[in-house]
Amino acid sequence: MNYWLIKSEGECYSIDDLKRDKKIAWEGVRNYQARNFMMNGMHVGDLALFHHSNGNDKNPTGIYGLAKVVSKVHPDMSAQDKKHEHYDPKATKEKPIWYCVDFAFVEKFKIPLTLKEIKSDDVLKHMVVAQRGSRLSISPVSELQFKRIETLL
DNA sequence: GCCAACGTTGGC
DNA sequence: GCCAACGTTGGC
Repeated sequence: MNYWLIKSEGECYSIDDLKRDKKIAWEGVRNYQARNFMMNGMHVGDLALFHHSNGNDKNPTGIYGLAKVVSKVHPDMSAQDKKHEHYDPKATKEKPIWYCVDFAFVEKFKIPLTLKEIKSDDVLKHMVVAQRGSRLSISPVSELQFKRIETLL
């Protein structure tokens, strides 16, 4: 069982959108490090903290809820779709290059755990998302960090 | 809206 | 294979 953190701009795709959709293919990741976590590290049943980036005063940047991996890794078809925002001309049916997993909604936190709170916590300040300049959209979370968050909710 | 930090591209 | 230039991310 592994734990993860997945980032999305709240205004682009939020935890509320996932709650509505119940399940979503996490398409559009075009970073090899993030892709490799999905290809090699994720297993069905893993839990992922759902983080909103690019927040504002009303909706601060932070962790808003929980999602769960519900599929094995599969080709990201949006890379082969010319009309898609994240189309990659190098991706083909034979060599899809980009892959993704499906996430299902688990829960929305009553109150989000803001990045400010994460950075001020002795355990959580070591999370990848709390590091200066961190742009990784998918990152591993340690069991210690995950349990710590559970106690703060 | 600013801008630092980052990943990627492409010329050499 | 280096590295400057570029486009993007994301906190503030």
